[in-house]
Parts: sequence; C-alpha cells; structure tokens
Amino acid sequence: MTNLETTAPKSKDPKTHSLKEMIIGLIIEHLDTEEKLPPEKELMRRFGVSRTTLREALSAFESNGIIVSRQGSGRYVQIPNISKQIVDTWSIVIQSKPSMLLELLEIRSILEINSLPKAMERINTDQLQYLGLQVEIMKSKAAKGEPFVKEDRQFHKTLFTSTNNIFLEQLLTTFWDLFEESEINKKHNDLMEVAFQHEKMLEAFAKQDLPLLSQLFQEQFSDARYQIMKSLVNS
Amino acid sequence: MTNLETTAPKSKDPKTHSLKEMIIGLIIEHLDTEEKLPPEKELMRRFGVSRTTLREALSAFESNGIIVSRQGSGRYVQIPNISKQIVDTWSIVIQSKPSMLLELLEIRSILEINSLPKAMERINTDQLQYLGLQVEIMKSKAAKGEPFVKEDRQFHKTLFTSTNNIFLEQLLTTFWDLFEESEINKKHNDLMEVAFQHEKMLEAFAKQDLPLLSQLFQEQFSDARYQIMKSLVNS
DNA sequence: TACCATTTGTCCGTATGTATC
DNA sequence: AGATACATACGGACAAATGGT
Repeated sequence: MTNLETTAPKSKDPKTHSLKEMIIGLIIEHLDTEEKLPPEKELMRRFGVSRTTLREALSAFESNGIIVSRQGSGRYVQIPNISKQIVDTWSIVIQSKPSMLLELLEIRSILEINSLPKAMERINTDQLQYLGLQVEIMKSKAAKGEPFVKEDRQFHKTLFTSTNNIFLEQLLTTFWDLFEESEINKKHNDLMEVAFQHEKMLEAFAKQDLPLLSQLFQEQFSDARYQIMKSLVNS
Repeated sequence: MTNLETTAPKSKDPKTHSLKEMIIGLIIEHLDTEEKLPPEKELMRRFGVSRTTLREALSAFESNGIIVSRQGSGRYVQIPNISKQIVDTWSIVIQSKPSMLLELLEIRSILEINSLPKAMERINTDQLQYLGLQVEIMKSKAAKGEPFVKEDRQFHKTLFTSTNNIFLEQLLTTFWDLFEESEINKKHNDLMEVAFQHEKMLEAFAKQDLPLLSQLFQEQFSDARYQIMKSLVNS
C-alpha cells in the first residue's frame, strides 16, 4: 500500500483545499479500475457540501479530462488526454500569433524523427500492412485531386504509437490537432508528390533503412515548413 | 449512430454555445493588450445570463490558464502555460503509475539533446557566465552535502530558453515540474559527480564542442534513468 | 490610518431539461 | 415507462481581497 497521506495542513483554506484533496483521493482510488464514481448525491453527503460546490470542484477535473461525466450514467475516471486542454487554449493563441506554428513544427519534427529507430524496431507486419493500405488510399485520392489529411495522420500516428509512449503519442496528436485547426496548409500544391513521399517512407520502413527514412522525414518537414511560411506571408 | 451533426443546437440552445464563443472573442480582443476584462456584472448584462452561468463558462478558461482572475481586482487574459494544466492531471496519474516517469524522461532527453545545436549557436556570454555561476554554486553545495535542484534546473532552463521556442520551454518546464513533484531521485548518491558533470558540460559549451556536449547529456540522462529505475524498484 | 465601493470567491437552494439504464 | 443521474439555469446571501479616497 502506498502511503496516501492527506497532505500537511499548511494552507489557510481547509474546506476548499480538502475538498479538492478528497476528490484527488477519490480519483486515485478509481484510476486503476476505471470504476464509476459515486453519484453527486452520495458525494454531497460524504463531503458535506452543496451540489453547486461539489460540481464546481469536480468541473476542474472534468475540464482536465481526468474525470469524464456521462449524463444519465455517472462520472468515470480515465487517464487524461492533454491534447484537448492544450488545443483549447493554444488554438486561440495561434489565431493571434500564427508564426507559433513554426515552433510547434520544430518540436514535432524532432520528436518524430527521433522516434523512428524505436518505431522501426517495434513495428509488426499488421501495422506495416495497415500503412500500405493508407498509402494506397492516399494515392487514389491524390489521383482524384482529393486531400487525404486523415490518412496522412493515420500513417504517422501508426508509427509513433508503436513506440509505446503514451505521452509522446498524446503530444504528437496535439500538434496534429493544432495544425488542422489552424487550417494552414489545407491544400497542398502537389498531392501526388506527398502520396509518393509516403510510399517511399513505407518502403524504407520495410527495408529497415533508417538513414533513408530519416532523410525522407526531414524532407517532409522541410516541405511542411515551407507551406506554413507561405501561408504566413499571405496573411 | 454515425449521424453527423448529432444535434442542431441552434434552435434549442444557442446561448451556451454562443456564450463560449463570445468569451473567446473577448479573449482574442484582450490577448494582445493584456487588459483587464469587464467585471462579472457587466458581462452578465452584456451576455444576458446569470452569474452562475457566466462564472461556469469563465471557469473553463480559467482552469486552462488563459484567463486568470484576481479577487477584488478583476479578470485578466494571458498566454496560457501548458505546464500547469499538464502537471495538475499527470502528477495524479504518475502517483498511480510511476513507471510513466521513464516515458517522460525519454521525451525530455530527445528534446534537450536535439536543442543543443541551436542552443550552442545562440547562447551569449552573459548566459555563459550565468551558467558558470550555477556550476560554482552546485560545487559548493555538493561539498557541503546539500542538494542543488534549483541550480540544476536553472542550468538546463538557461540552455533551452535560448532556443527561443516558447512551447519547447514550457514543455521542458513541465517535465521538471513533474519530476520534482514525484519526489523521485530527490537525493542523488554522488552530488559531487553531478556537479562535475555540469562543469564539463559548461566547458564543452564554451569550447563549442557539440559532440562532447551531446555525449555528456547522454550520460546524464542515462544516469537519471538509472536513478528512476532504482526508485521504482524500491516502491 | 480607516473607510469605502468594487470585484471576485464561496455557498446555498430550487427548478427544469435530458440522457441512461 | 419510470427511476436515476447529470446538464443547465436562475436567484440570493455573505465573505474576502483589492484599490482608491
């Protein structure tokens, strides 16, 4: 058993603080099992607060995503997803400063490229086959002049999911969300080239050619950088 | 099921949705100037909602940190800090699954090591001098057997701040916060060695010896990984 | 110093709508 | 269809911090 101490009472505000603390305790209790939390009525009684007070305290955790409530059913605990929180606020910031997208791309490229070795060694045939499917869809859509953001995203997501790093996956998902929301590089000049780029990546993957794969990723990020800068100039 | 546009809320409940929208508009308006927002009374009137409703809508933005309210003064808009949001939730998760720290360290090491080239080319003499000061403090504290988390942190922060990437800075800050909160590797076996490690890093920096610097960082992260794993075994 | 209006914080109660089981 | 549980909204009251007089 871990020592769940109810924090040293060094703060002035015992009620609010301890209510928050008690909810955290409740969360930790239910985090492993992902059980349903007790209903509001029960919690009101247990903590001795009104519904408004309780709900306000809970809402903080809900906006974080560590507690999710389903109307008519109850509240549940889950591992939080940072994406939503970050996107909610930073999409607003980016509206004011679009050049921030370059900073994000910089981080994304570092993380993806450095994840390639691990992704390459851990990927399995099913995933490889799935990547092949995505590439085929890309090519067919490109031929029809349709964009294929979803497939592009799935392709990358499949790669970095195989690193088995939850935080990394969430972080990269966040970047995709922010880019999509910003609606920059919505339409790429040469869809077919992008599709082929991914086909080459897949081949490099199949051949376990890490240097080539890295280079292809580098090129792709260069291209993305260019697209963003072009958009920035136009606005 | 897959009914797109699950609800057409416009006829029923335009208020909630547009209330959020209006607040976002308010935020964007004030994001550049960092002015004070209108008081609740004014917003209640302007948006035509009750205080409870208004406050609940605002609280979502407050928990994100893009709005901060000061009792007795008012509400202010600021560029949000992802650190707080992430730490709030993930420190809880880490309490349940401490092994997650290894994943975080993995990301942190990738980001820091890949930031070294840029940091090296952009660092100035003032910063270099500041790093030297930190190292001296580290050594003197190590001699007395005192830990020097703050100086260690300042050392690294100075490096990656010089990359001028706000998001990166916030991310790395987040990791430090999470590690500190987890209270793992609080006490290192050999403080003096850590201090010397940083001294060597500083020398490599001064000599612009990137390969050596990278190697030193690698070693440092290896050591950190070992410290974490040791802590994991003990619990 | 002290008082004051302003502004946010906290808390309570109630009512009605809506989704789930 | 009914009971349960959460969503949304309104109203009021008092406390606490701030900023200015």
